[in-house]
Amino acid sequence: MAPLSCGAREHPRSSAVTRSVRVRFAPSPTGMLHIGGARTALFNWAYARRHGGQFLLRIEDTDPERSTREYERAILEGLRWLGLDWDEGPDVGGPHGPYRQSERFERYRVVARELLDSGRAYLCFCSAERLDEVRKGQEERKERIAYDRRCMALDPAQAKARVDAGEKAVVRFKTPAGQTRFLDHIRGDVSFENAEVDDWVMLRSDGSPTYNFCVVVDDVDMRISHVFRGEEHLVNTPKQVLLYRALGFDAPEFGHLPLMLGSDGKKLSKRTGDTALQDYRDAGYPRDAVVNFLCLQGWALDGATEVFGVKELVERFEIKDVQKAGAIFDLDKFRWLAGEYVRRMTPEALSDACAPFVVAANLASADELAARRAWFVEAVKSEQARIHVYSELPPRIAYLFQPDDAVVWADDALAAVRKHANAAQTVRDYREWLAPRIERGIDAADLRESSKKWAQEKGLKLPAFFQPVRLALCGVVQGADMFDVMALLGPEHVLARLERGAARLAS
RNA sequence: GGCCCCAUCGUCUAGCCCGGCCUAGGACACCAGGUUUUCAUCCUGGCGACAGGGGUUCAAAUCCCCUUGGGGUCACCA
Repeated sequence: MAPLSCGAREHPRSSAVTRSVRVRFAPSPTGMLHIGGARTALFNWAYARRHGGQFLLRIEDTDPERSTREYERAILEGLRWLGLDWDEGPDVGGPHGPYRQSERFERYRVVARELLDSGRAYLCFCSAERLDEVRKGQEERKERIAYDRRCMALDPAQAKARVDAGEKAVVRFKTPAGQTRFLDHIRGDVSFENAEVDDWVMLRSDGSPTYNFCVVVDDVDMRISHVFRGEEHLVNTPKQVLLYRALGFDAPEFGHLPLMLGSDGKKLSKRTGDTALQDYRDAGYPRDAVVNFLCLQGWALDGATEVFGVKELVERFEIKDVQKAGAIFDLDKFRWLAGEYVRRMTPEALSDACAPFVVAANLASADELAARRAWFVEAVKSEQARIHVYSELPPRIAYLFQPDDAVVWADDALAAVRKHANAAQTVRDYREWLAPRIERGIDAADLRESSKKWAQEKGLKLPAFFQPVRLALCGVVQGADMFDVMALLGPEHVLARLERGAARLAS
């Protein structure tokens, strides 16, 4: 049988899609959904939606030690949060299930038996100790590190008898001679010498299957047409292609996505930043900003448009347009993009999104915020231009929730105010002037004009007026429009804070 | 170290596959200026890259080769 794509020279095109598109995302539930995994899922999903195909979810939980249902739930929840939906999966079922590898072990055993019977695989009785020795020797001699095939020479019938008698053995794939090449939709023609491919383990001595084996069996059973995954899997591909061939199937088409890298240029790890999607969700990155940013890691809509959504992604996504080189995760740009989304939201929507963060910061209860919704929306509006992620809001509006006699003054703010002569007197005078004017409520626009005029008539430079007053009201000297702040605070609190502030400045 | 992949501003990228329109475009960051009571937003401008070397060609960021650099991977993990 000829290698699937041998001789094909040109870069694969979208027109190469001849069979129905079925792609999958196959996470291992051994941790939270990784941000890179989220992008892999997003691109697979986009490809399916773009080509009218199916997107399926498969749980790779062959390692019982590390896999948990908790993580599985969290991963599904993360994908849903991103707005991805799947046509087949462990929760929704489908015609090619089960979609959890732990529920497919019998299937793997059957396939392994077939491979053993057809001579494409063999039993290996080598102990872990011997394997270590072999490896060590190869390392010392600077040889290629691989199984030395000692058990390949065993008579299959005798080997089977030993296993039947209870002896432990693994099943190894018998890598044929030759060369394996495949067409990668992102990288083009990729080839490996089979001599470089190890006789890898398909079934462990306890009968459980390994990753490369399950993936192929499942992808065949689930009629997967395209496999788009991270570049770290590129070296697994020849093993898998060879297995497809041994099984008598055509391999699917591949596409290896560039890695998402940390600031150190290495594969994103916990060392270099938050790697779990959940971390960004917890920090209050808008959902659509996360999706948008993930798109930008390795792909571009048109080279000019930075802010766009899934609609544009699905309309324009081409796997061949994905960048080959790894992308360093740029938190600055991510934050900027999040800010773009925050700014485009309606104040009402932003308030709803921020409310849980305000509650979590213990500024107010959810009920309190709901009861004063109009007010809260105004408070959020006052900071909308200043925040990038939801969690940045609470500290910025904390002053609104503090008691009038316990407004926290920032050190640098106090220092700035101290530079103005008679700051305490200014606050006192302003309070006196202000009191009768806000008895019936605060009109921010009106007050803005009249207060500036008052300051000018008093011969005060504007900062000498604004900074002390703002310090008394908010505890800082920069931030939202001061008259909007006063409207938010209300006459009583404004007057109380000005009085306290003047006294505190005088002492 | 073996094998595989990759290489455009500090970063994300457009252009590359199908050489000329590229005195290489956009965005983030940074710097400067404007707007603002301040901060932020917003607006204007600036800085800044085809890793190096050979080919091929009338012409190369674009095609080929080498070097260098970076990454991935070398499990009875996935």
